[in-house]
Amino acid sequence: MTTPDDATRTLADPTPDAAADLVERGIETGALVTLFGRCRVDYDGRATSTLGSGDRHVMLKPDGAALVHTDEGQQPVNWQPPGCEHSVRVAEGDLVVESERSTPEEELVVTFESVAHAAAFDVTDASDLSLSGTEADLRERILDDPDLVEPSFTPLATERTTPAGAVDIYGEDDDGRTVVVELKRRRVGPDAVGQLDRYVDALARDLHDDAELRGILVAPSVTDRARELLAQKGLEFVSLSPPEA
Amino acid sequence: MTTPDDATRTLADPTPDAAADLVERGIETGALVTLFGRCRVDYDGRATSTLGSGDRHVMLKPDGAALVHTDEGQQPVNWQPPGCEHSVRVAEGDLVVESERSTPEEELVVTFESVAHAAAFDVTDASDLSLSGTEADLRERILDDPDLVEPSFTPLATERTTPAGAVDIYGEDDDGRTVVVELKRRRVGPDAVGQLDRYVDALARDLHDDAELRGILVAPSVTDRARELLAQKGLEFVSLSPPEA
DNA sequence: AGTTGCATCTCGAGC
DNA sequence: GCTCGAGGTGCAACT
Repeated sequence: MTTPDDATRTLADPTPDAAADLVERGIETGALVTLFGRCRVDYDGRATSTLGSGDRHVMLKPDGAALVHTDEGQQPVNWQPPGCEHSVRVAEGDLVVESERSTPEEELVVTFESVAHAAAFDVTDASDLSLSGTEADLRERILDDPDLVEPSFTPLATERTTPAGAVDIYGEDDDGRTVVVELKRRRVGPDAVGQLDRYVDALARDLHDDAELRGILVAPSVTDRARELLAQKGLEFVSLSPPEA
Repeated sequence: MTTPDDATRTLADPTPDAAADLVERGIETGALVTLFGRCRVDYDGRATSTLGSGDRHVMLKPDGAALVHTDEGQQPVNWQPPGCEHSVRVAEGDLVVESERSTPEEELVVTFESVAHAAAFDVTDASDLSLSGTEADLRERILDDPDLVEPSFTPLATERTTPAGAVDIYGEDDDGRTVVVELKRRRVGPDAVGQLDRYVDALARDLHDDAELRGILVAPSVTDRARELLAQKGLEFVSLSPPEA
């Protein structure tokens, strides 16, 4: 049985040894561990980074993820992805937290000069996020009412594979011409045009049917440059957004 | 003057009112505020999401960022970017934390059934991250020793603008032919080929000099599909990684 | 404020 | 495990 005191363990201004004990136990018991204090951070792996002394918030997740947050930005200043092994030790009087993995080999080391706060939380979370307004929702909107692309458009397949990748919607128009539709949930730039162009090009080679092939980019809007590229490549644009709800 | 007690304020199993006071004061004083407890999360803005009851860690940063973390994943399950206005209130006995912004209009609401922990940390962090192994480092490596691309390659400009965007390195080869170099710090797929192709294409139109134009993708490696696309487009590949240090 | 492309992108799906 | 593309991508640089 878990009482509130068991579920959450916290320490204010702990000694390095006391903090290490809490973190160690937290890692072992699958808790979500947080630390706040003055620290340095070193990372080596896909890239290499160093960060001098400053106050940061460190989170160690039971799935192996590690996050180091400063007072600014949505993104952690340093991190380690899920699947890592966390460990903690005291070295030369400093609390040292490490998180490492292989494939690729990479390691994160946080060295605390001082720890202002340490906590371990037992987490129970069975809920899944329900998200709407995605590209998948836009696809459903079109499959429900293909005329939104153009009158008499007929979807034949989704995620149809081509030598260049999977086409969002593959179908044909009123005149029986093959249509490749690329969907984007938001305003698009040149990259999306390049993507559609790759698919159309690949399918043209596959079908030996270049003249009868159309490519349509469906998105809320396009940038100027994207519009120019569409024109250059002979591709089309239809303005459509994901459903509100 | 700031004592350790001033710098860090924490509450265990606080009442909603006590937690609200701490959060309110933390927001006002520019502290980094964290909460842990059972909550629901609702977001509406660029998309829409709901998340049922579960134990999560919430961080409110003084720059206006908000993060909601579950026990899994490197990414927050919900968030709000920097620049938002945080607010807190007690409604029907629940602690409710809100974070909102305009342009685009979006709002995050976290409703706590129970709060296990609340904390406010005063943050001092003057250090900047030093990162190496980036695309910029790869570019420097080539500018230092252009022969790494090919013997007698001569860089003429970086970030040269074309109608399709900026070229990483623009130069010429031994025979005076124009060379467009696209850099990637890691293994690349079809998207990078499309990008290089766009630049070469745009520059060809600009220079009216199609035959003498070469495109070289410089990266550690390429996927099979990317290699096929390179061949189709008449583009080249040179294997090179960012420097180790 | 809008555009463009990088990122230790992360994440999920498919293979 | 790798590949590929979406993402409420975030983020900086530039216009």
